[in-house]
Amino acid sequence: MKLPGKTVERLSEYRRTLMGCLGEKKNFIFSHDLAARLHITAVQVRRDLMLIGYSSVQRKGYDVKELIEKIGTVIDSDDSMNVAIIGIGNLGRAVAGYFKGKRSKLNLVASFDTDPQKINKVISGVKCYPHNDMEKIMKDLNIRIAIITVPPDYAKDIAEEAVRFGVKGILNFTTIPLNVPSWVFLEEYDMITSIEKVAFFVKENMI
Amino acid sequence: MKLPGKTVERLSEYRRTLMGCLGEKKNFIFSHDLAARLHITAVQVRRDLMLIGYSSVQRKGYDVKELIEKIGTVIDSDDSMNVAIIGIGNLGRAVAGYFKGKRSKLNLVASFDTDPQKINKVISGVKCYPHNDMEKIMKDLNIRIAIITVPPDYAKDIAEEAVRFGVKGILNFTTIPLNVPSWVFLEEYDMITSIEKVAFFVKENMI
DNA sequence: GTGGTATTGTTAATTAATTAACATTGGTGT
DNA sequence: ACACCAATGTTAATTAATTAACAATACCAC
Ligand SMILES: NC(=O)c1ccc[n+]([C@@H]2O[C@H](COP(=O)([O-])OP(=O)(O)OC[C@H]3O[C@@H](n4cnc5c(N)ncnc54)[C@H](O)[C@@H]3O)[C@@H](O)[C@H]2O)c1
Ligand SMILES: NC(=O)c1ccc[n+]([C@@H]2O[C@H](COP(=O)([O-])OP(=O)(O)OC[C@H]3O[C@@H](n4cnc5c(N)ncnc54)[C@H](O)[C@@H]3O)[C@@H](O)[C@H]2O)c1
Repeated sequence: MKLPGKTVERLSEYRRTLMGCLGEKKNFIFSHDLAARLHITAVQVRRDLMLIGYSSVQRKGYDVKELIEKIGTVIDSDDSMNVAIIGIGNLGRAVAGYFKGKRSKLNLVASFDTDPQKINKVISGVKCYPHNDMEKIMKDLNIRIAIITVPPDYAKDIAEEAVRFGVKGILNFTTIPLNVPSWVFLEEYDMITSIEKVAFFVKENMI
Repeated sequence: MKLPGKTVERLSEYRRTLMGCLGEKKNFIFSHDLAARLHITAVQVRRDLMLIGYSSVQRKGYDVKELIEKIGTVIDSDDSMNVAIIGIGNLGRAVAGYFKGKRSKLNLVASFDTDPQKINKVISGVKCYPHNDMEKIMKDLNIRIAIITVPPDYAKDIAEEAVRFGVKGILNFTTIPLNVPSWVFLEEYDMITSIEKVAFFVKENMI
């Protein structure tokens, strides 16, 4: 199914919000309620759901459980997809921590590092392999997604290796942008940008 | 100066890229070169720079040092702005680590936590204060920006406190969206969204 | 010097994303 | 039963963001 990236992002957010609803025993939710929780408009929610072809039980709002499943059929892969974190430092551990105990189609199956203190240990719930074994492990475990959290200087090489070893998607948290072949999906996020953006608008608001 | 958020983000990225150029003794750069490093188009670069009123020395490209300064006058505050991290766990430490040793208008001056193991220690280069002292410290140190990295359940309360204690901008890394008064600038980032987005496009590319 | 060229700044056009508008629907209260 | 209402799905309009187009400019080679 062809969807704008922005819509995919929101679908992911909808699902997480909906899971929260289940927790609070809320089994139906209106578009404007879901929208308010995410600081967006109800129209946007309805439009996104239209795109994935979901229809509600009229007048009762969306069936939370059903919608969670529907979103799953759209954004999740059919069978599970294996993920690795490269560089299990502070950021890497934070990301790993998120996966711990979660059941989803995304499985964090390995991390890689060069630090002898870390390799061959289980860190934040995932085994850390030596960087030297990346080729073997990535191929053996059929890793499709790499999350890169090594120091910036190593990022370029790591990304090239990951691609060479079969990775099809990269999430780069490093401060330097990467180049990958067109068949590899690359998403980059640099927190510094966010911090500076906040600072800018705080400054502007104060003037 | 009124600028679109997207442009502000890119300006921050331009500056970081330009600093990298200085490192490699590159004192002039063409729009298309800068663009290529960030996976965007040259037109976009030129357009952004037009918005901030920067002009190059024709035919030689942009003067790197000069442009860095120009961007600074636009996006930085005149005097420095104080920042705190709330919740100095894995993610909090990762963010703190970034500030360490950096000289900029943004000063990380405090972190807060509830964990007795952490409070009153210096962690990742910043002193950790007990959560109970937040009011006093935030007011004393004139903290304007809070980066929230506490466990999700606490995020709402923490944000309310931060606002009450004078914070004007919040960067929320928690999985749950926050609500803040209109005069507080809120930026939210949820890595799970990015991960799921990558997974989606990897799946689509494989079909 | 002059012609050719690469690069810029800027306006106009295009494309993407969001929002508004509204007919439709099924439940609710009387 | 029937009128009303609240909420949806969808098309159309609006707004935001990006890209294309191109005249202007300064350098370089000759
Ligand atoms: N780790 C990820 O990849 C990831 C992804 C998305 C969101 N997040 C979110 O980021 C946040 C932090 O993640 P983490 O991995 O660093 O968790 P963590 O448990 O390592 O750190 C949380 C820290 O907050 C402190 N804390 C708890 N209550 C507090 C309070 N009331 N005031 C001040 N400090 C308090 C804890 O003592 C701890 O040090 C969580 O909300 C998590 O959901 C993390
Ligand atoms: N901390 C932040 O807020 C922040 C912000 C923006 C970007 N980043 C980027 O995130 C990355 C990680 O940050 P961090 O704070 O977790 O750093 P960190 O130093 O804590 O972790 C880096 C880890 O990578 C490992 N490593 C080094 N070389 C490696 C290699 N060749 N192969 C595998 N592993 C290797 C190190 O042993 C270490 O465990 C850095 O690139 C940093 O610039 C961080």
